[in-house]
Amino acid sequence: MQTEQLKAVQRPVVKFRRMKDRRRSLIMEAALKCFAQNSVAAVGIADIAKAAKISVGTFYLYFRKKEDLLLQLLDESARELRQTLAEAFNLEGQPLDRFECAGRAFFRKFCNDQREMLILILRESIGVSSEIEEKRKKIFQLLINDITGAIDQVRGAKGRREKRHAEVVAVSILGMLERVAYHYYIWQTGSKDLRKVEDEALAFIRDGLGSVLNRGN
Amino acid sequence: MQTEQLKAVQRPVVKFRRMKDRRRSLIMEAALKCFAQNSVAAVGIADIAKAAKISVGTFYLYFRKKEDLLLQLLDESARELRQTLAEAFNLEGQPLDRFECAGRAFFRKFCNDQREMLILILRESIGVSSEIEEKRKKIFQLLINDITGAIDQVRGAKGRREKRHAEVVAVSILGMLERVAYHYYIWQTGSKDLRKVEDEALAFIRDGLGSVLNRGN
Amino acid sequence: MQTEQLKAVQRPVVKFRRMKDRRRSLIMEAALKCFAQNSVAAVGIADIAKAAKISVGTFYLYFRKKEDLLLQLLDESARELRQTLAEAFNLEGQPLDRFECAGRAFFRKFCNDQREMLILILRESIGVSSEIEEKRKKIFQLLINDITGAIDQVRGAKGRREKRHAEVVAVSILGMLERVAYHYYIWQTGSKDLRKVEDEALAFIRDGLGSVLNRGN
Amino acid sequence: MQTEQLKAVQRPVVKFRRMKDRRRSLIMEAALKCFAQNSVAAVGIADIAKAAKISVGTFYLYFRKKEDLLLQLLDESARELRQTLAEAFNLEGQPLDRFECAGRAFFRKFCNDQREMLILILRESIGVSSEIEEKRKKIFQLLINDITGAIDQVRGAKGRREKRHAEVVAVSILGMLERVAYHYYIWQTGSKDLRKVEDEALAFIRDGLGSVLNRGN
DNA sequence: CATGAATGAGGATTCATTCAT
DNA sequence: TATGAATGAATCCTCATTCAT
Repeated sequence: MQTEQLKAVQRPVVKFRRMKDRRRSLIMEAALKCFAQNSVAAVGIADIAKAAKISVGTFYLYFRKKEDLLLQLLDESARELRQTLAEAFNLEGQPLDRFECAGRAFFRKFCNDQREMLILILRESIGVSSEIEEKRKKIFQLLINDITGAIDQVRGAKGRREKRHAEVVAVSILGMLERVAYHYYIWQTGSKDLRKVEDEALAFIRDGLGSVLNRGN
Repeated sequence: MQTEQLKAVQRPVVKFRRMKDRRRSLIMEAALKCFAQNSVAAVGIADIAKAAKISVGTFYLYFRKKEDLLLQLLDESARELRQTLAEAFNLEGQPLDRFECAGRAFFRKFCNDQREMLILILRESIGVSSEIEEKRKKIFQLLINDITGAIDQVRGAKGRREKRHAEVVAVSILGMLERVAYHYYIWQTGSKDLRKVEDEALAFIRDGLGSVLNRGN
Repeated sequence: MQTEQLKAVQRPVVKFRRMKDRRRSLIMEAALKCFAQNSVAAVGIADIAKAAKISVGTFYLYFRKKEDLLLQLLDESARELRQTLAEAFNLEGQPLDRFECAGRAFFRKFCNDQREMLILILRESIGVSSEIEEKRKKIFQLLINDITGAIDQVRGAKGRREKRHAEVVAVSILGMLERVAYHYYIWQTGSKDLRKVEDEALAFIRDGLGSVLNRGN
Repeated sequence: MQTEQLKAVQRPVVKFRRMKDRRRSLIMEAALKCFAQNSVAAVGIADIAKAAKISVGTFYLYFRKKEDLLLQLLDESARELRQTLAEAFNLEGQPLDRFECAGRAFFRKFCNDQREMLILILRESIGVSSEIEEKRKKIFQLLINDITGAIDQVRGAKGRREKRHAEVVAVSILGMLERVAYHYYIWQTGSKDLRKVEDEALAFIRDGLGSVLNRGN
């Protein structure tokens, strides 16, 4: 009986939390769409509110400032991206295949299914404010650490000796993926045969990486 | 004698042109500094005017809109960058050495001496307006064409058969250079030993490129 | 009971509408005063806002542009003027008396009670922009149509044969009323005995009109 | 010989005066055209200077302020208008014919040949500034005095007893002429048969005036 | 919690006027 | 006298944020 009462008291709180989180998510989704279509600067709070079917005032119940929203969107996008890459990389296989697998996941899963997040990370979060730029810095640092870690892990013990080495390679790979995504997925300049583009890009990485891994041995 | 008179008439005009161009250059320099320090959105016309030691009204004698200034700065930066790359690439040498040479020029000449232009192209010109984004698109297209052309030129006759191929490689190389520059020159994250970073990055490119060029044969 | 509930739901909306309209009217009133005192060009949004005891931003909640406000003020003034004339003309009486009655209403009701609207129509709405001039054109066309219609109505069947005829007379009458109003009510040049001025002006119109109406027979 | 020398000294001054006046006239002509086409507010000093083929600086050698130019243009236009009316009125003929003659001169000479002045007086000089409005007031006062004087002159001795009387009639006539000109010559609304419009308008005036003059007897 | 009207600081742009050459 | 580059005050309008209901 007590349990029942306890539940009766606790549940609303849980529900409330969930409601609040749920609504926050809805706002973020709406905002993400807006940002991907127009541009962070061009999208006003009123636009986001309209897209999320809430009022302007309500927006500020969930986010302190416009920047906060962007910050959280960036966090979420970064988490999503890292997870996509990690999941693909952690599948069984030869070292180089695992990198290729991660690259392929980036193109097929992230660039396609999370196109709006891609745009946010690569385009819309740039030049907004120094706070946002700081967040971008952290995100890229994380990504680079992830990739650096992956290289080191694959190279085995010897990797630890030349950490810098792996980091530059990681930065390079990230840059390649970025610009290929920007060029072919965001701008949609050039070839429409994205499958071939992927293959080429991943082959290029494989060549570079192959050298690095062999040098390690 | 007639020539003398002609000169006497022409000179003031020439002087005038030069004065006007000079002044325009000074404003652009000042603006470039402002944009690199703060952010295009955060820098007002008044800030630029103050930095250039002119009045707000004078700014509008040289540029119709704030956007015009940015457009011209982008053009100039793109020209500078392409020239730097072309000059280095056109020196004598083995194909792969010529690419390495261009890459090195990018880091040593452009990222160092034209740091502000680098920031403008890679960071500040993003998310400003659709017109600016269009210009960015064109600039990157030019850069990619340049690199694609260089690859094809080096690969010889066989290159023409697989044009797409070279383009994706070019996009990849550009992306690598970009992110390495952003990471180590703009953010100055990670190692301070830029010489080693350069070497690693260029080695990575060389490996990838080597494969591509050999495949061509 | 249901009706009660329905009311409870509807009322706020009605109240809201009224509030918004009320506020808009207050701004228009304040602006009309400003415009009549200074001049449309010399009155800034800040002046209007101050006069209406609102902030600049609030102004733009009710009017998209300064010109919109002017357009709406003109519409309202025109409506007021036409109504004043129509009401007076539609009273019982001999044809010529009805015209005189309308003229008298113009002077006594419109020029006195709506002095600011008079100034807006005759002075302040001129030379602002081509859009405003277009609106002025339409307003004067309406007034002339009204008067032309009144003449035709009074002349009976024969009037229809010579429509142009009546129009020129209508334009003339309107011009007379205008300049008399401008001279004696706006500039307040000349006699202060406005009663006599009215009598004279209306007698002049009556003479001209008498001729026209008789010609019709 | 002395006379010769004197001449030699004086002439340049005279020439200079004439040059200066001539140029001032050229500027005024150019400005008048600009004002009639666009609107006083929309025409900048730079536009006038370009139209007059001089520099901005030179403009200020001839006029202290933009307003001065407008003031002088108004003076000239008023002089031209009064002269046109006076000349026509002073021809031989029956009293009523002389008024008709003046009215006809207004339409045919002034509205046609001096269309730009007409626009300046009736449209462009309104709502510019209080100083300009003051000038307009004076001009209209002069015109009304002219017409009042004409009526009195024609009515003979008895006219003097009821001065106000004639003034209101004069104001009315002026108003008619104005609005007919605005409607048919400036806006070019309604009939294109300006001859008939003239006839109608002048007939209307004649009827009103006839009454007034007879009353005087 | 939800609303949306109100706020006002801030930014881009214009243009009459001045002044050094 | 003639020039036209330089000035900067003034104005319109936007939009992130607040707050009374």
